[in-house]
Amino acid sequence: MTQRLAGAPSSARQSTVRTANLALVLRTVCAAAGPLSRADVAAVTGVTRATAARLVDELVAGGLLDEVEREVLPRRGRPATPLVPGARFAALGLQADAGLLAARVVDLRGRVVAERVEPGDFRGTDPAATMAALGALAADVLAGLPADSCLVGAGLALPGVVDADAGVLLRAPNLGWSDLSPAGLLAPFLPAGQDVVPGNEADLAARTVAEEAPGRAGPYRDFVYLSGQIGIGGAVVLGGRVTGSSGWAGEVGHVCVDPDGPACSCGSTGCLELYAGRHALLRAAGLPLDAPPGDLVRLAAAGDPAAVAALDTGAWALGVALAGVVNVVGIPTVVLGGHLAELADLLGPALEEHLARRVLSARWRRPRVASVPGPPAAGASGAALQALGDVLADPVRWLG
Amino acid sequence: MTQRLAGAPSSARQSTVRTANLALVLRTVCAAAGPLSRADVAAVTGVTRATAARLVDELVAGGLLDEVEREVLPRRGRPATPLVPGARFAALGLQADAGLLAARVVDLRGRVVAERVEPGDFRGTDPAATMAALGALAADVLAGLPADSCLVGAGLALPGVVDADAGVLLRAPNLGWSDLSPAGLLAPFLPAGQDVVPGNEADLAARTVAEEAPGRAGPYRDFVYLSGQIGIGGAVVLGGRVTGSSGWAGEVGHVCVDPDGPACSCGSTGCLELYAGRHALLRAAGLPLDAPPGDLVRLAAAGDPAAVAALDTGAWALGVALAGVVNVVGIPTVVLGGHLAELADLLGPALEEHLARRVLSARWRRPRVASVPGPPAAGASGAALQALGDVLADPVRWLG
DNA sequence: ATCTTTTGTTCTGTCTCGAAACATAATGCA
DNA sequence: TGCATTATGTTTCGAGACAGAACAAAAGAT
Repeated sequence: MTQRLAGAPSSARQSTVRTANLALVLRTVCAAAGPLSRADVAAVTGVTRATAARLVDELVAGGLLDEVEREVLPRRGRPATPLVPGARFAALGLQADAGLLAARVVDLRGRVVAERVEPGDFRGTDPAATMAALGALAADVLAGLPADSCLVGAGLALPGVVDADAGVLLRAPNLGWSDLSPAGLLAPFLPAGQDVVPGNEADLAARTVAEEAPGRAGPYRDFVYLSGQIGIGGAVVLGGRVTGSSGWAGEVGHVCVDPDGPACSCGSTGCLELYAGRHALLRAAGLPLDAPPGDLVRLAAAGDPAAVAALDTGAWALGVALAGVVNVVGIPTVVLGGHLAELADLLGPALEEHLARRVLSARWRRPRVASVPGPPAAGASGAALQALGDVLADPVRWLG
Repeated sequence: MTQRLAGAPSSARQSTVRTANLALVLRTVCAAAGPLSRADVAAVTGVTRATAARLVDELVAGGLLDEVEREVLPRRGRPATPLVPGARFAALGLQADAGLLAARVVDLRGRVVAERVEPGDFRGTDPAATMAALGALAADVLAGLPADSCLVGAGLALPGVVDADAGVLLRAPNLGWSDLSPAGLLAPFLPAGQDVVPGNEADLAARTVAEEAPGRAGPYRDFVYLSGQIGIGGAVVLGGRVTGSSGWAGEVGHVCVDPDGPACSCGSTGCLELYAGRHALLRAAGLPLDAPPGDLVRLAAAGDPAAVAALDTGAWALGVALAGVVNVVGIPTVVLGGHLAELADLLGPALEEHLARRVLSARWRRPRVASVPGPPAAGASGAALQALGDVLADPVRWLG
């Protein structure tokens, strides 16, 4: 007979109303720039003050909201009780990259509670050993947390193709890792039963641009993000949400820029990374491969011909690849992150011109290139934001 | 002070529960392959039979569901009352393309109630005159509808960049039209006050693949769609929903395949359309530009060297462009529509090999190429489906 | 000292669903 | 024919959640 489908949307009941409104109130407080009162919450969400107060009380009791001391703000009327997201709830974000390991704890207010970032060269390292090193960092930042903290989740940003549902890193070219399940390797260093959700580094870094704190919108909501690490990862963000087939997407670095170009280690030819990847740019500019991006900026600013040519080629390649992306997804805003952000002043104008020429809709919506410096290891922050997003999506789970 | 935001999600109340459950019941019946009883609805949605009956009664009273005669199905127990989507509700889908005009009325059951498709060559025609001709077709199909029909909306599929929110066609290269507001030109032929929502032809055609009837899932739910008309349009479908910046996306035909390639009328160089567009294929095969696609198939099957070479080049170009798309959005299924569907048997295998070589995640999820023949003027069906989707999303609007 | 203003709380009424009992209409079998 | 069985559909009652309005509280303004 007809059966209840697993993925089918379930029916609404009275408790659904409460669940939805609790989430709405929590998101509202998180989205606000400053503290809100119960009356503010009522005004913003549209519920009555009575209902807002009930919902807020429940969230305060569960620690998801905190009542803070009121500023001395001389105004008529009964003074309001300021509400902010609960500081007890925090998430662990990890990142393993070719150039660094990072562990960072972010709380529901978006503050970095603790972090450790260790530079290094992890290309071709033994995954188990490197995960153990990362686990040690994680244990270290977790040890420093207050006793009443509640760790809501943990995520791991990885520079490669990830099957997020299965929790497997399929392939990270620049680390040289394949078919790896990081959760098991990290488990000994984490609280018992704590799962670690892997995700693509670019997807997670893009999240930090779309969301400057849990539930609070960032400067851009619709954009194509480019994450310049050693490779080039990408993400498409629509309405503040990273779209794509979770973890399988975003390999902008391997979009073909010139089918007659040189062979890439991925098996294809003329990939974007071969023109605009960190190593490609440094090599073309005649710099050592471990030079910091600032060196390239200085050389180009000084008019060094090789450096200028390297950036010209990079902008051209980015233009060809991104024009394709913009033509397909229709989002005219490109945000550069990672080392590309540091080159944005030099790359941006030329890149915008290439895009204007190659994007069909450019006459009506001229493509723009922006840059967001971002913290080192933005992927770690994004992984924490992702876990905290689960709390915002369903706060009831955390009230019991 | 803090204000109620326009786009903010509003709070839930009791009526929200009813609204959501009415929509759920309607979608459930629409999604089912055959008629459902009230008890079936209860079982599938998870509400009790009492609630299901209440909701169904309301939808039946409003005409959104129809109770039909029961088949003679010998079973124990009280016989069920079969429910199907209401036949009264229908939407108008229009399409204007370089090669045809089409008007089609589709009802909530997904049946084509009436249609007229007129082939012709509309390249470079006067938009007002062509819209008038299309309006006449629309008036014709609408005139034949039953008196109790309720027209829930109208859409227009156009082969170009559309600003759906503003209702404007910005640019349709193959029609030679720019900056056109079709709603005003069509208004004289339609019921007073009937709006016409324009949309990108490929987006709407893709919808017919994702949704074989209003609310009923089609054979694929996550795929990259290619619509081969004279140009090549595309759409990315994720979870059954067309993603992208409504109407601005999907210009796969102008993804760059070879930056050193010939100049395209769009201002870029080496666009996919110059290798795999209908005219490009026919020209390369030595056929006249108005030859039906079948001619190319026959020539190639007969081993004609020019035809074989044309298809090889086309498959190669599609491979380069689609590999980029798949690398970025991570969806390994490509569905060919339009004239490309007719060439699928010849293009598919080579295209799959190109994709396997150029897609980074191919080792784990090998890209597949499928084809869906689809009706002529699939965009018209998609436009109607889009309007009917509004009914499914908020049936309460149609109950009053 | 009292009025005004804003915030937060309490109380009642309404809406919708769940649960369970009940009614209905068919088949199966004696 | 008549009764048990079975599945569908309906009625009734109770519970949960919010809206609306009145009320209480805590400040500044006059």
